[in-house]
Amino acid sequence: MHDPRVLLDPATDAVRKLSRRGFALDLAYLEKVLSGRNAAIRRGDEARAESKRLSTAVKGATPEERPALVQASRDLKTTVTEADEEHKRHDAELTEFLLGVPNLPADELPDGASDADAELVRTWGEPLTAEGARDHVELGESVGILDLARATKLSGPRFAVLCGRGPALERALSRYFLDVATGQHGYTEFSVPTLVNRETMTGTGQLPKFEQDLFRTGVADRDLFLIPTAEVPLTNLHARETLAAEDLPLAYTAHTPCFRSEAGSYGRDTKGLIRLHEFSKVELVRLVRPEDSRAELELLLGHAETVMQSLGLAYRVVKLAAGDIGFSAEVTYDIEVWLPGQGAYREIASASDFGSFQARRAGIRTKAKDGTRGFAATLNSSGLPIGRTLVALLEQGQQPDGSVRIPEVLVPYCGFDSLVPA
RNA sequence: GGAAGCGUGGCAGAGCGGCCGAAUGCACUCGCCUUGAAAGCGAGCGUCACGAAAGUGACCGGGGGUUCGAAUCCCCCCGCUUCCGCCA
Repeated sequence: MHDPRVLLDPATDAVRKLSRRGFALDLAYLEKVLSGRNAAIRRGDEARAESKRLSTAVKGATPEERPALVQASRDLKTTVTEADEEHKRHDAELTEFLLGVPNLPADELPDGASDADAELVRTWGEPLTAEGARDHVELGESVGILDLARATKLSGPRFAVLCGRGPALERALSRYFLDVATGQHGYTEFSVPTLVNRETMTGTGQLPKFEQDLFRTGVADRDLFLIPTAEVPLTNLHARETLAAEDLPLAYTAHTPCFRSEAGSYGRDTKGLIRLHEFSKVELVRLVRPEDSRAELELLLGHAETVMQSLGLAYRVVKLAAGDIGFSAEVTYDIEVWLPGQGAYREIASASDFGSFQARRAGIRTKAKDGTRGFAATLNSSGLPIGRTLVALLEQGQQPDGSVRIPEVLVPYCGFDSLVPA
């Protein structure tokens, strides 16, 4: 959520910035609601101040003057009530409006609205495709770790069952990712709820605009949502708290299931592990000082890249176009892993700088030693998703003999160094 | 699910319907003292909103109500604690 004054400040250039992501900001409406709200606050405060003075006067009043004072005070109450109601009404309008305004894309982002407009940052490893390379579905079934037909029986499309050495590999990946995050990169691990309330979803920006992307439960008159990523509970851990500025940055990680409705992606990635309603992921979240956020994003991206490199996975990093970044983001890098089976780079991780956009919504404040107050900045990145990493391991690790080589770093975790056809 | 009790500032803990944004202690900040530290002494020390500022207003779990006036009285809700039941 934005500070309305900042949006209205011509120096912010909000209208132009938001137009780059296709959002038309109605500054006149914002101005009208904000000034209406502020005027109502003033009227209410002034009437209340007068009413307080009268109340004090009632005490020392003689019996003769008392009724007049009481009556005057009663009359003022109407003014107060009316002003308060107007204040409330405008406040609700203002909040509703602001909650729907996306974050301002950074100027450094390329123009455009699709992944084709992203800017190539760097490439790591060789995008090799052997003759007759197979995709992960074929490979996964061939080496006996994937059973998509039974998953469909259990839950319908966009679910997966892992079997054979698959579950052990999955477990190895999540443990490895967490060990790197906590051991090498200084993240603190949490175990968090995967069912969260509306307020929490609003804090990170999933609500109110993107309810159709979420799985919702309405059991026993509760109103809870399944998290689409651990970003939601991790970032909101400090919602409505004030953090000591000198304690920042905070670096958090968690391995959780993630649930996405994938509304609007009919027909895309319909087979395999690429796009599921339920998958699991290790997520990295950083709460930092706003002035550090851009540098922190590079650091965070580096953490995700380190894991990719240690697995020996060829990938490239792209900076998303202004019209392609998420609602809450200012800058987003995608890490795209090379998939020989598709002959294409596909998104495996996404690292974003949200500036103070989420912190304002969630009320994550900071206080410096000298008493200066402000909002934190938040960032997150996958670190990494289990399913898509498995896809990449299968496709990049496939051997001419039909087996799949497991990266060395994982062997101590899973206990085998290859998958062989059943 | 049943019963009882409790929700006040970072913590602890006072608070006759007006003099309470709120005593006191601890913690914290600055200073004095000290070779240094502790102790001691002095001063300061909540958040938010409106306002250029002076200042004004709001906030004692949340929301309503009574009253000229509510932390204090009434109602509803939420949370927590303890006991019982149930359960992983």
